[in-house]
Amino acid sequence: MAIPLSSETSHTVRKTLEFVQHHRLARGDRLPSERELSERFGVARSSVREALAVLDAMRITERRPKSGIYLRNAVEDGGLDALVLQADLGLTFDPQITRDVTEARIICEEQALRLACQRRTDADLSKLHQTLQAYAATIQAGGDMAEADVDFHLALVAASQNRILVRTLTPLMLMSRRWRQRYFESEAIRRRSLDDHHAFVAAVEARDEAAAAALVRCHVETAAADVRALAEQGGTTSTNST
Amino acid sequence: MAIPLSSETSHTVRKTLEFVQHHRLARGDRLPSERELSERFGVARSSVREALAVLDAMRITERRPKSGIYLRNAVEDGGLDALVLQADLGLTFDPQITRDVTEARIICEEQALRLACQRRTDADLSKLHQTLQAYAATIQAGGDMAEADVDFHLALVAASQNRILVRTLTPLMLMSRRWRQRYFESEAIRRRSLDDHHAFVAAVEARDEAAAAALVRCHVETAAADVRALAEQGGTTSTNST
DNA sequence: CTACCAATCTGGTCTGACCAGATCAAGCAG
DNA sequence: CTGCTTGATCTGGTCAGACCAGATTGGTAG
Repeated sequence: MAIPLSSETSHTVRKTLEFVQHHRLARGDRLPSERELSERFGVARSSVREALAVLDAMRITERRPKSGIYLRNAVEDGGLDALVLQADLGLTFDPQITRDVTEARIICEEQALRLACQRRTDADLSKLHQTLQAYAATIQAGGDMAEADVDFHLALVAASQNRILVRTLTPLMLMSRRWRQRYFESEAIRRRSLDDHHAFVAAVEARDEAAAAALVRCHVETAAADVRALAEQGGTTSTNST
Repeated sequence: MAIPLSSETSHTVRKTLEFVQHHRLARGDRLPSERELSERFGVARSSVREALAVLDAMRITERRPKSGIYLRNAVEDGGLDALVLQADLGLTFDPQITRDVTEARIICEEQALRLACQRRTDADLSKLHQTLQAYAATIQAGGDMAEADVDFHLALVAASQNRILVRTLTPLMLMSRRWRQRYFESEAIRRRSLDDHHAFVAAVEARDEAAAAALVRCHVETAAADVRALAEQGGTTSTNST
């Protein structure tokens, strides 16, 4: 599960976003001209333009002919992928958005799990057990828990046999990924999380909709609360450029 | 409510997609080289490259260095916006996807309406009445019903005060927009639809969650069934390139 | 102080060039 | 005839430089 960013052009895209981040630009602010950016990044103007075309399509920037390049606001100006990208780069940390994401996640994931209980196949089940093992292995190996977590939850949703739900939830998962990096540093949380995941699989296996739905609400809400607690305790490290 | 496509570069993006459509290219097929596309479209190669950067970011195409440009499959390869774009251009008409979209819409919209009943403000309410009037006016004027319908439903969801839900539902609405063009040709359906919308607003105004939830299921499912009936009766006009 | 004009800056577009792999066909050696 | 090598050709990736048409800006002439 990686942030979808074209590998070409991606370098300049990242550089541009880092520029925005570093200079703490906000909605409506103007970026340097294409020529200056190309000079600054050490690439040709055409390369900058390709990156800007992507950022434009994502509604992160807006190019006004004869005027300049301006920052949009990913939340209001559309482009879910843009939001994900910004979240992943730590560009946005609006508490309201995190609440909204959690709420939307619970809504979609609960219903997805209900469908999964109805429709899951044996193949889904073995895939789930496999992902669960990978999750446990990641804990053992000290790997990227947030990534493994996203993989597991998406595998769970995939059992609903609804590809649109998977795709709807993917950005929501990815968006919260970064917020949960620190969350998984706690040994206790990692263990509890593993137990929860086992319970998820058991519920889907037993086709127990009520249990699955209750689990989702509890699991996601608890996690969100913990993240909030961490954020308050540790202070908000990220700034909000929106 | 328009398909989000950068106005620059958009011409070439559309041309490229039309090429794919016209030549009935499928997943994995190779497009002509950048040089040939630029010749074919009558634009410079740099312009083609900007368009391809966007299509790449949307996961519609894949550029393999030293090899060529290949078509991806928007459903499997990610990029919800890509799906919307393809749906809007009539590039995909997978019955399974339409079912998935309808299902996801009901899930998200029902819960969004429940939240809207809880949280709607007076401002939301007047916005809703206003959108409703615009909807009625569109019927009178014989305007684009599908567009007005998207606007109304998004206004409804916006009353949930959850911006992520709005953004999650936007592509789902847009995706079905094209499928509903013919749907709204029927006078009876237009009238029934208007009645439904009035009922939606009334439920949200009265904060009647149960009524709102029931309405969503009925409204969306009936509409989906009607669209399916139309598709079967009139035959599938679109082809599926996935 | 005002009005006007020219230099300058912007994004939008095009041309043409070079690079480095990949591909493939021709030709040579066996 | 077979098999390997080799070179022409094609690919996307990148760059430099040019022109255009508006918008902005600054200074100058009235």
